[in-house]
Amino acid sequence: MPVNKMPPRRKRILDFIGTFIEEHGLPPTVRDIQTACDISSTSVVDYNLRLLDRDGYLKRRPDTARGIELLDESGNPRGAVPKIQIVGRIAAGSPLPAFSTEDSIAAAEFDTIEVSPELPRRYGRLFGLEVQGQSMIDSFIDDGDVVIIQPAENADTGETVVAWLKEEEEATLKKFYPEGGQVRLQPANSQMEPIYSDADNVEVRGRVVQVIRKLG
Amino acid sequence: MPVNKMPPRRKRILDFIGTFIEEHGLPPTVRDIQTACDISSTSVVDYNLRLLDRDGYLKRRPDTARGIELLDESGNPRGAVPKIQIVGRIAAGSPLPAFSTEDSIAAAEFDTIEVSPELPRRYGRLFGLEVQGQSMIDSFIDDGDVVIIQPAENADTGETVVAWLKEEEEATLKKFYPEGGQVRLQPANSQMEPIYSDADNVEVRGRVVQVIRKLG
DNA sequence: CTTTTATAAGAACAATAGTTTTGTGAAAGG
DNA sequence: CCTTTCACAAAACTATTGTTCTTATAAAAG
Repeated sequence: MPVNKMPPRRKRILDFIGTFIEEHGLPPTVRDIQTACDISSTSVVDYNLRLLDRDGYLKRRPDTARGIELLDESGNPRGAVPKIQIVGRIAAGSPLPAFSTEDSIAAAEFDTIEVSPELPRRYGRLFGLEVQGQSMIDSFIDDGDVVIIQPAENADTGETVVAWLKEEEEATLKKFYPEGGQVRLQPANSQMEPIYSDADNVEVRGRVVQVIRKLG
Repeated sequence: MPVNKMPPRRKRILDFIGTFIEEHGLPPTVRDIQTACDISSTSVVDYNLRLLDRDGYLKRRPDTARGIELLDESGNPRGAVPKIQIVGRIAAGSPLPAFSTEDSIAAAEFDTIEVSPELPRRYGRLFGLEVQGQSMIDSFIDDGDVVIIQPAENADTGETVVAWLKEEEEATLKKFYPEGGQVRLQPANSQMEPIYSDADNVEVRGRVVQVIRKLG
């Protein structure tokens, strides 16, 4: 249960550990922290580290030199290369995998794509979809492109979303504009016409955060 | 001077260090290496580490617990988040910055983009270009997209490249097909027509490795 | 034939670095 | 007012871990 307000000294320690790891490529010792944060005793460092550990900000390996590992918001080791699961393919007319059964997603085997560490840091949990066919041409998305998506049930006006059209049984990537009882789905390509649909007919599945096209 | 042929044991040590860091988030001790690589004595590990250090595969921090840092081919610390410089914008009709003066590129200030660590690992030195305007529509590339490029003066058939058309004074992203004295530049969009140009008129500036579109 | 390289074993040493113990003052709760 | 908890402090203690030394063997290089 990470508390919202952290004592300044604890915050300083936490920040220092992050900086140190980035600068030196390995975690600091208790004494490194001590001198850097102007702390009089190693026991104080230990005390604060124990609390940071308890609150899920880091993990300590007992009796291990430099055995400090920073964790991210979801409790996963930080600095590890984020691999995002490509949970399926998206194409007009083919339904998306059910997001509801997230356990089954964790269990199954999926292709993964490496992304910049910045992404999970900013958006939290993400997943990927591979675009199949030319159905997303109107949004400048080609066959084989991977779309990185943050799960969401609703979106702000103008955001690019994965929308599921119930009646048409069609998934699509479009900009989202609610207009009263209707929804306008606007392609990225300005030369293409938007789709208008009943609000009840449109289900937002997630926000599109990034599109990646691998070449070479 | 990294030698091409490395004794199997040394290779094993080097591999183990990499694996260990990835799994544990901190470098191994001499004794970790010893047991993992079936080595009889810590002195043998030390001996090999000294040679690996000498040959530029890693850096050792003397008298420091787990003071091992792996280096990449160019001698830079590995595991750091790769930030790729966006050295300019690309648009039909606007010339690219001169690649020849690479020193000036290093000196100047540029926007950067974080990419997956996998990329520099696979392709080496890279740079980015931001696409301006709708000039690359025919290759499914939108205004604002960032194109990650590996510098190159020539390309294999079918690769997507940054091509500079001398006469037209135009940069473009197309698939590269040399056809005798001519070059066919094929857009990704199959509905668009290719460009044919004299081989002398086409300069390859680099291979396109990835296209990134940021949204949200 | 000598030197260099790579390996091996074992031990001991010394520096580094995690942990514990004891104690103090301030704030909070009853 | 008493007790508990929190945050800090000093010092001592122990475990980890890098380093060094010695003695060998064998293959390759010169």
